[in-house]
Amino acid sequence: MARILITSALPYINGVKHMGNLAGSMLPADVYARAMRLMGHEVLYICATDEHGTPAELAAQDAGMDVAAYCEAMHQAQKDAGANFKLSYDYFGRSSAPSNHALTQHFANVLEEKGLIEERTSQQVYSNADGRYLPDRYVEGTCPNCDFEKARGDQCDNCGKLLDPVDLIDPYSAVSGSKDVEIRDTNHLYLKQSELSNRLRDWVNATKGWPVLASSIALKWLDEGLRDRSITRDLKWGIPVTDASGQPRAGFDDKVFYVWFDAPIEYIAATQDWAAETGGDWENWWRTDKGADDVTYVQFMGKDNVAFHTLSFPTTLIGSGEPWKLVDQLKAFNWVTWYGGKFSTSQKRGVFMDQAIDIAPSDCWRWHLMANAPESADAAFTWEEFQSSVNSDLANVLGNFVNRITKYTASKFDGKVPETGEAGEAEAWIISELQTRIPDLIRYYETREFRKAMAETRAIWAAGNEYLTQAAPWTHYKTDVEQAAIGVRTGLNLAALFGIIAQPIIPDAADKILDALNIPQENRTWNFGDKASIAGLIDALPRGLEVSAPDVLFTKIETDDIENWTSLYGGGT
RNA sequence: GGUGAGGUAGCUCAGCUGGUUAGAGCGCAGGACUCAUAAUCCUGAGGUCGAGAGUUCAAGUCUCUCUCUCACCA
Repeated sequence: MARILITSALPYINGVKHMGNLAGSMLPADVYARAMRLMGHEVLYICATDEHGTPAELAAQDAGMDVAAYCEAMHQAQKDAGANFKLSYDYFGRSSAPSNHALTQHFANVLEEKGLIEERTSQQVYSNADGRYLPDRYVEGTCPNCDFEKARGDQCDNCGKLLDPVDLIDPYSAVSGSKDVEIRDTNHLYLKQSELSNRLRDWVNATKGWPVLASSIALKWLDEGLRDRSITRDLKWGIPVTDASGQPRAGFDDKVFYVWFDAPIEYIAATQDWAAETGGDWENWWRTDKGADDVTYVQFMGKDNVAFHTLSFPTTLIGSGEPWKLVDQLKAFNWVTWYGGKFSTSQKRGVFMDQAIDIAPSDCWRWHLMANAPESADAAFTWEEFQSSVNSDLANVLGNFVNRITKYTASKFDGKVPETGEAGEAEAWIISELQTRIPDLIRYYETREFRKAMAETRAIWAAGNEYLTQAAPWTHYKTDVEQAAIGVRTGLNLAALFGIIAQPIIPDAADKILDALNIPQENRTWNFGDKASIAGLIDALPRGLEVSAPDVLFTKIETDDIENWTSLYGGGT
């Protein structure tokens, strides 16, 4: 049994996340974590809210709240949203936690000792009206290249040229619109990533199993040459910059670490908090000198985060010279798109986790988003596709299978697993199906090919329906009850199996199925074994076991529902 | 602008290091069945694999050019 550390990219604090965020990191990480646990692996799944940075301060300001109180409230809201979607975090932390302050400061100090940090002076735009320094993209003005009047400080949306905010003509604050801005010299700490370039390249080249999306992005950055990166910002809300003695660093009173420096460190700090809360040992997950050398570390993230996870964070870890666990496997996702555009938190476009849970049960979303995961390219979300996933895959193929076999058992076999009947051709056929499909399913989970895993899951469910057609117990019942009995017994065993394989994706429905069939918890794991033991799956239930028909597992989505949602949340024409 | 990813049946997507009649699900058409949430099962019709050129005995699969979409550029 392996030890698997799983992290999903930290959701930013400025609001409940939309379904694209869910589909691109948290949900697949959860599905993977659940599958690995079922296979008997020791899993630790860590996530947290990413709470620092200017957008957090501005969001709090918009909400009329103190930033700390705002983050507290939004952390709870995101924690609740995750719970509603059955995300099985072992720990859901906060990047603003004391543990992360201490660890981030530790890394900065160690990196400085190693000569990888230096103080440099740069020019930043300061807004007198807002009383704050403005990050590049919060400064707007006229593009010096094309005269476009609403160019952002980082890039002109009109001509696409990369800009430096100090070059904008007639700059103004995008926060308040005020033109009362000035350029000030300010000191910041820079992480000398360029010095680690070769070590990073060797490491990336040595990795195996990364999706092309991940390795190509990492190598692209290395090929272009890593630039040294400032890791501090002129902000109040964040992790204070300290010196080696733990005192505020001279000249950095009003500065904090850059959110992208402290956020990934929170993966470790959250594990420390998990350990403190549960009595677990965080070091044997993160320190290769303390037992983490046999850990497989798997990260999940959207494609925008790849560079940070493959280069920036490893720079912090490798540069420290300390024996930290580095990522082994990394799963990067493209975007789920919303009727041609992107989901947008700031523009409130799309469906958000708190709304989605009122629209349909979490299982429906989990299935649809994983069956259509944006693995190889951006994936479009449409209400029609959602309806098709729920109605066809869940209600018709799985839900109806469980319903038809359990109802029939109740009406003709006294609600018990039949005790008689000999296996024949139809049983041999379903066994051969399972003997090829179950190992395939396991392999897809192990390689994190989610669409294929979902397709295989569905194919196994569909094979159950085909089996029932072949076995046709309702036909045999008229002339040969024994022959009907084998079909029913096999069908009930298949229903149990379908619930067992459904657990990582649709945990609620899976539990309903397994509860109705009186499957004890310890028999719900994925110890499928070899071909011989897979053959035994169709006769695993104790004969004579009482079973019941679960309530309707999935309610179908009607066309009226779609029209209603379209008018409420947009989308469509 | 630079870089990366993608453009395969009406829709959403598989197609590994080039090699028999290009696959799946949904949708559609026909049939079967009646245990079941009018569910299920079978069969079938649908594709000049973005465009053009090249390499090769052979290209969706390699090379070049063009074109469209998306993303990243800290």
